[in-house]
Amino acid sequence: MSHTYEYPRPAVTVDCVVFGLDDEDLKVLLIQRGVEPYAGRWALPGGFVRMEESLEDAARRELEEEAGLRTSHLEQLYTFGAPERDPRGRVITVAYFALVKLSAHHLQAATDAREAAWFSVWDTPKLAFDHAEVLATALQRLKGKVRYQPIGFELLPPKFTLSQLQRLYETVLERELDKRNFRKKILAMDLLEELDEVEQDVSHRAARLYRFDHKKYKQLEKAGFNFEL
Amino acid sequence: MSHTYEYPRPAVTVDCVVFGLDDEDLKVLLIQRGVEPYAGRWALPGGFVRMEESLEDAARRELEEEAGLRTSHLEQLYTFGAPERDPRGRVITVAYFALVKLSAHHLQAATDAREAAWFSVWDTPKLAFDHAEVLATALQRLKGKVRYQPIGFELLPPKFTLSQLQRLYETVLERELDKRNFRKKILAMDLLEELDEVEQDVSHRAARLYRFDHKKYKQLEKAGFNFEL
DNA sequence: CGGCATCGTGTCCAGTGGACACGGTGCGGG
DNA sequence: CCCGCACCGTGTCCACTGGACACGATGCCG
Repeated sequence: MSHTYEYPRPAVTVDCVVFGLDDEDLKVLLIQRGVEPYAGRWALPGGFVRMEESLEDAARRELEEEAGLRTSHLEQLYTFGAPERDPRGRVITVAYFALVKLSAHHLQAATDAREAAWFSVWDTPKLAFDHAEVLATALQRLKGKVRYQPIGFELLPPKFTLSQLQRLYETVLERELDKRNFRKKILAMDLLEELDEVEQDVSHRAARLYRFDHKKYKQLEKAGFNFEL
Repeated sequence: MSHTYEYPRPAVTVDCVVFGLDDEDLKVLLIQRGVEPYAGRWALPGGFVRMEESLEDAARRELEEEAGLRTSHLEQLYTFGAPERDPRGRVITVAYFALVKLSAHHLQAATDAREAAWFSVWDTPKLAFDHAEVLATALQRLKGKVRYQPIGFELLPPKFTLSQLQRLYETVLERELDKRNFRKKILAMDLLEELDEVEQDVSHRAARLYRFDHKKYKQLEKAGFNFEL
């Protein structure tokens, strides 16, 4: 079945930059392409937008199909539409930006047999299309956003230690933070619930676990509170 | 001539939210639609993306065609793609956000005879499509961005008084600022060139004129300086 | 020459951000 | 059993910044 239009139309895709946090490293999810163009190259997961689904739905569907994962945090990043960005013709891609708790996701085999894997964001293979640019844009956004919105928690397990949280910020922001100042500030916000539990299976003194209180944050947000690292 | 594709494709448009600053009021540029759907309704200037032009080029072209204006500041805002946002079928629009010096632009008659006019952003007529949502998104972006990037100057004439600048911020941010603190802060950044001129044709003591020093800002920016109101 | 509208300027205080070090605890190895 | 190691958890001080706050100067107009 074919479709005919009076004027030529670009194809529209969505691509997703999915970040996850491994012990001490920020990862991005990539898919190995099976077909031309760029067969064999790694690329961001994505695909064509269907006529009846919203852009965000398309992004979620592609993530589910290509990597079997669901994410709580998904937001639109930027739309890339340079005329020559895809050798097959005019393809405009709406890029999305997602955060997942890496610990909770064992990557499923992609349904279409393409391989999916996590790579350190600081050391990715050469990417297909303009995906390196998309990734760079996403990293920049993450770096900017993490400081004034509490989205970092989406990368951690539900229960975490303050050291884990601090390492997260240090990794994303690419600079070291002072432990005492960091704790003072984050605890002063009163957004963390102190649990009566400590981490397990560590060969040294175990740290206390905390949980991010989403409800309290929503309340404070309404009251004009601004999260700021 | 017609164009045929194996799978259906959405149409892709760009729409522009153009802000200008009138004495004491923030304005947005609207175009009155001449044809269905929404004939007679006001809408954001925009149109279909051509196959050989980038998204940003399309936005600039539409602004030139529909309102005869050029802008220095143009940035991508957000992409709207809800399946039912256009009654003609699936249309995805990439929204752009522009700032112009209102004083320098007398609106040209639009080439296609549609009427163009400036409206107060706080009091627009009912808009076509989901353009009210697009406008709201743009306003939010402007409000957020004006505080940490020196884009407000794009709305003012090249030479301006500190009171004009302060009124700009008060208008955009919708709150009053203290004159002394405002001056202290903005002058401390050392981004304004103090001119040996004062405003003309005022019936009271004339204020000194200043000019924004783009070059100095670029330099400071490279050195890690952050503009912040 | 007086009135009016706006210009232009400085101080003080409270709160915040950032620098900075050490004793405590729990595990593991010898 | 004891020691060492690695990490946990905590408080002070100071410099700077943001925000509150008022009045004399200037220039036009009537």
